[in-house]
Amino acid sequence: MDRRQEILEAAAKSFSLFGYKATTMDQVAKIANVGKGTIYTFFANKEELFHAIVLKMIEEMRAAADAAFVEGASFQQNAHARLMQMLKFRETHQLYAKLIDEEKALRTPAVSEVLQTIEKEAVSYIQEKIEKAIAKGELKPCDAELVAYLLFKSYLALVVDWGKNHGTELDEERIVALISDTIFKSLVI
Amino acid sequence: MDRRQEILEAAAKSFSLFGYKATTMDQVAKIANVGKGTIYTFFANKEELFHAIVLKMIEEMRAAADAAFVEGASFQQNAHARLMQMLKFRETHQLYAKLIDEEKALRTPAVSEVLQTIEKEAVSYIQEKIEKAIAKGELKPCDAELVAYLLFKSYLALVVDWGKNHGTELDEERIVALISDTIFKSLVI
DNA sequence: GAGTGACCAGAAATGATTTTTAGTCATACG
DNA sequence: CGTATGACTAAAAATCATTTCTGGTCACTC
Repeated sequence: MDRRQEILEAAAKSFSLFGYKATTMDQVAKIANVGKGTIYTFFANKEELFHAIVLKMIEEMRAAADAAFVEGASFQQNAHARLMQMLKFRETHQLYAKLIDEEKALRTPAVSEVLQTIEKEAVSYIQEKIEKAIAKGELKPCDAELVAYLLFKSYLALVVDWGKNHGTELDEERIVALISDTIFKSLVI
Repeated sequence: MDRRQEILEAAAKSFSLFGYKATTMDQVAKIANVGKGTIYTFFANKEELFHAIVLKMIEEMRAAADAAFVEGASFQQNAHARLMQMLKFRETHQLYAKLIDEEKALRTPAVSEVLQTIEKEAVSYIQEKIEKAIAKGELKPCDAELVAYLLFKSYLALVVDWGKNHGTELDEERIVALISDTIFKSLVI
């Protein structure tokens, strides 16, 4: 049993269960069955340990989004599936959900930072896909960074924000209809 | 001099200068040169007084947006001008700016509520314009509520949020180009 | 009868005191 | 040796008793 690995697993468990602030280094050490000092031979401080965990989560998110890909489906359909997958992650993935709660309730700065990082990562991911699609001739050339940003923010607004004000969730078909009518209209070749 | 009017002016001044929480009823009474009890003959409580002030501000915002209208310009151009005007209001209008600060720093519930109301009002305003344009045959029929929501959130993201992550403001031409390429593409007749 | 400000109860600020916790390092151990 | 450890520390955070503030009322005034 790799000590570093034990620590990572213990930290992942604790951060997922209690969030960033409520996770203490003593607790991680206890769960991992190591002395507290040992943690500091692998990670400079609590925040770096946290970052390592979050990085792993980002990998999982990319993997989940990639898994939504369907060979032969249109770029639009795949982009939709990927975006929905990433947004579902906010509720599905225990750590992600916990961090969102903590951000709302506590405003822990380390958490706010990390959540921004995750969003940036999601936008980069979309941007990548757009650029590849342009290279393959599936999409017209466009400002990929901007379009990725607009797409992500639009999905966030329609899938996540809408429900908060209007009480009732927006159903997926209406979203697809709207987005493919508008944003995608000019992109698809 | 109308006592009610004096109170409204005093309250507007104080809320704009100090925000909701830091404005005390004693202070409003002093500025308005009335006894504190007098305020309560016109307004049931602090929150209702606040609402009255905010309602006035919403009127001003609509008026500012209407003032951006140019006879003969395309719907798209006018919608852009109107949205930009409303978003500028966040920095321009002292009360609006103050409330945004207070929301970020204090999370005063009354302020969060009111800010949501203002956003809803802005979306309704856009929705109105879209519906009129559809009736006039300037736009294709569409789900006006959804499109208004998407438009507003997109502008908010591009004009307000973008700068926060990327450091540098997004310039207006790029925004126009993107939005007219995407969202408007399918709407305009 | 409209207007007022002293008054009150509950909320919030203050600050002294205690507890918790991230990070260190002298020591034990293999 | 060098790696792991947990007692230790300084600083941050929680707690709590006390004081101050503030929204709202109402007996009184003019």
